[in-house]
Amino acid sequence: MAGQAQFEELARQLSAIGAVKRDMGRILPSDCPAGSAAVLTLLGRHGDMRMSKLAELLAVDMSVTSRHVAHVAARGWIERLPDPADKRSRILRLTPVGVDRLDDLYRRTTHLFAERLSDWTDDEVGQLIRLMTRLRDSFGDCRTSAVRIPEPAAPVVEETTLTTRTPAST
Amino acid sequence: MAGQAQFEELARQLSAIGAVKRDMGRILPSDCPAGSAAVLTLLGRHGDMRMSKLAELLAVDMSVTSRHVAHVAARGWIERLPDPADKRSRILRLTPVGVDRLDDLYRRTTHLFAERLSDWTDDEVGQLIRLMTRLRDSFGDCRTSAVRIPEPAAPVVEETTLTTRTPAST
DNA sequence: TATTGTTATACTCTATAACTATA
DNA sequence: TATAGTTATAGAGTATAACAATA
Repeated sequence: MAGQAQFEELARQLSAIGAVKRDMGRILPSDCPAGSAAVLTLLGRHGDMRMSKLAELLAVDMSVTSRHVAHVAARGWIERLPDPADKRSRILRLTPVGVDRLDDLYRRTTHLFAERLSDWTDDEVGQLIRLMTRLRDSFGDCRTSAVRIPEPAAPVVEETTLTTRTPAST
Repeated sequence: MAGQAQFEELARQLSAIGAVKRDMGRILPSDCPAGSAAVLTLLGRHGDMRMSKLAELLAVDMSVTSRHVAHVAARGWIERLPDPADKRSRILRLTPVGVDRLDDLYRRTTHLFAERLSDWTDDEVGQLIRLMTRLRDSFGDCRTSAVRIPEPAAPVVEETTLTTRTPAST
């Protein structure tokens, strides 16, 4: 267990990391804000999925997810297919145009990082990724009610876990 | 130099770290949003300073800093003293009430982290802090026009570097 | 003229709550 | 009754640009 001074410092770093995020946002195309980019990225990485699953990966409320998805769908970057197993649900899928868009995003971020992190070693970047992932896990425990979600490798079936959405108004 | 796959993963982690920040924001008092907390924290750590210096530490535009500062000043947590050396400038200083407020914030964040990071070692937290600091440095290079700012230990005089503000409208 | 700081405006992201259509 | 998703609304954070006072 770490000490208080460290916690305060970590809090400071988390607060300040926003500057890096904003820097990343500046290289995005004007019609593709960070939220849209995140949707494309996650669909590209995990494959087709439902809204609820995407909301979970984005770690935002489903209502927020719905807005982002509407944005990218309106531009033809994804399609929303009906789910044969559940008529309430919709399956999200990248379109070919969306894949192109995603490739463009990859080029942009790679270029930015290659420039900014030119003096970082492969190992250092790996360490940072590992620790940030762990941090998210440690915090994620609370909203997923202590349920581990073991990162499926494929566009998988279902995950009837507690989802990230506005609590049903009792 | 790291590879493209790593850069994409890092971009993903940066995008997702927002969930942790929001989690931190939820434990704050309702009259002290994250922006206000950051102002108090930086004044507590670095001592009295001018707006421009604070804007630089916050890594946001001076206009944004002005808003945050107005918020905390309105609540009596800081005072804005005239700068004898420059009548345009104002020296920011925590009030005793502000110090109390800051102590409360420290208690809250420490409690949160102690709970969430109970299984982290001191060394792991230190590693994460170190790498996040380095990441900010690597990105910070661009807006401070490649000038290293060597973190003064005391409420220091001046830093006539390129500041963080809206570019003067030519 | 240039700089410090303030303010007005606009945009993005987010959560809450109410609503629909299914289950 | 409960769940998947949508939409309306409100709040926080940010940047841009125009402005006032001073250097």
